[in-house]
Amino acid sequence: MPGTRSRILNAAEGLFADRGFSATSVRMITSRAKVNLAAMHYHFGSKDQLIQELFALRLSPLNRQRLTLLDHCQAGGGAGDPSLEQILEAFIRPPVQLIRDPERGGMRFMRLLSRAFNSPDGAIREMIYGQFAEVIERFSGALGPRLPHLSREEAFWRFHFMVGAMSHTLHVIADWKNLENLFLDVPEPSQVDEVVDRLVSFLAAGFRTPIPSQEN
Amino acid sequence: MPGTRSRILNAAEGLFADRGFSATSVRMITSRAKVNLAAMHYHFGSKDQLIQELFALRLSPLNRQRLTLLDHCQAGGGAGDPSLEQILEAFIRPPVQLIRDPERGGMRFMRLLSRAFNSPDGAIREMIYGQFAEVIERFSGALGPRLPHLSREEAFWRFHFMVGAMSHTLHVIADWKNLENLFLDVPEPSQVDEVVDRLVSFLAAGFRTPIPSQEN
DNA sequence: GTACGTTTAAAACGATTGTTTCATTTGGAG
DNA sequence: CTCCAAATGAAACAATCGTTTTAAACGTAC
Repeated sequence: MPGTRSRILNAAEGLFADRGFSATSVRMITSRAKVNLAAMHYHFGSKDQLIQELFALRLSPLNRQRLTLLDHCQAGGGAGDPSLEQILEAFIRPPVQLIRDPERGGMRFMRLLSRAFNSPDGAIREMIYGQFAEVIERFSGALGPRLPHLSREEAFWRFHFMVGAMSHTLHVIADWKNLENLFLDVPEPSQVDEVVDRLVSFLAAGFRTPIPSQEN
Repeated sequence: MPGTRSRILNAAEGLFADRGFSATSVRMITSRAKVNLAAMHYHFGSKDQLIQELFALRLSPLNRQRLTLLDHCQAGGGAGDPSLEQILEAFIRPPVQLIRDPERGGMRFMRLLSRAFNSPDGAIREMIYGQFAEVIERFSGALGPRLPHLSREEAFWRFHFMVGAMSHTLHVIADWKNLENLFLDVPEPSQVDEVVDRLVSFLAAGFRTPIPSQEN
């Protein structure tokens, strides 16, 4: 039986992922963790600080992995700069691997993350974006030289197209069970690595296509 | 001064968009609408039914417009089937137009919609997906013949890539003000129609690219 | 054994939640 | 005028919320 602290974190992660932040009460958390109500405030001070600590714990390894991968493919090979596909993969592969690793939260944390991204609570969103700031900067910088045919505006928007496609795809993978109840004709779950390949080549083609002519 | 009913709907839309569903109390709504607390239950019965009615009111014109556009470009021209770009535009243009029409909720409703999509409340998500069921079916059907080079699985994933890129883009446009506080170097707001063109050509290129070779 | 950080148990805090009730008032249609 | 639906005002409902408090127990290190 793990310590009280980690039992609280674990129970909170599951409940937040399933029911959202404001719909999850401290009493639900401590009850699922089989822990006294006061123990939560003893260890974390407040519900908000619990949330903060939860994300810092999970998010920082993920983004460190992305940056390491980017370092590798930038310094690596020696055969010139990394390809567009390599950069995209360094961005997309880590969260997909995380999704398969229950030790780091797995699909549960990914559902929680996409919940935090769309949280009404401004403080939560700011904290999340703060955790991603360095990654965004580094990858924008790496993407730039690979997209000389794009204006700054066009690059900005295509970057967001990528973020949207990726985060929604992660959401679909992590929320597969709920999806099956809502759509007919859902194919069997693919190997998640296959999905990365599909997504990378889809996005690379999008990034490479010339700017649409303004015919208005 | 509009009637009590619509004042409640209007106040609720704004508060839900800003603060989410569970963080918005009935008292906040009736107070902003300058309406008695009891009036809300008198007209809508409960908070949940208020939410339902709000979405049905806003969502059904949007999806009707998408289907009409698809009808037009399918029956139209006479010059064979509609192009991939025409189909994508029929899907993407209506919500972008809605975003500019304050009469139909504008950016406020779009923020609310993206909140509902990621709502922890399963009932809300089911209701939303129900409103989109017909659109999803029609557009999948129209897209199929345009993508003969794709397997059913590949088409399924690329459809989700599109949905993700689009919904995230709408979110970015509708939530621009909050975005400016979080990122540096945000370009001036583009004309939203330009963004549609950018998105359509990005996605079309992605859809057309051949299936990635499985080199594992 | 003493001391200290951890954990429990139980109760209470004030505040807010969605909802209901009831008496009253308003305002236009027959 | 009469009637009836719409709307108001105010109060109360039971429930739940995050948080705090106080007391007692536990386990381990010195």
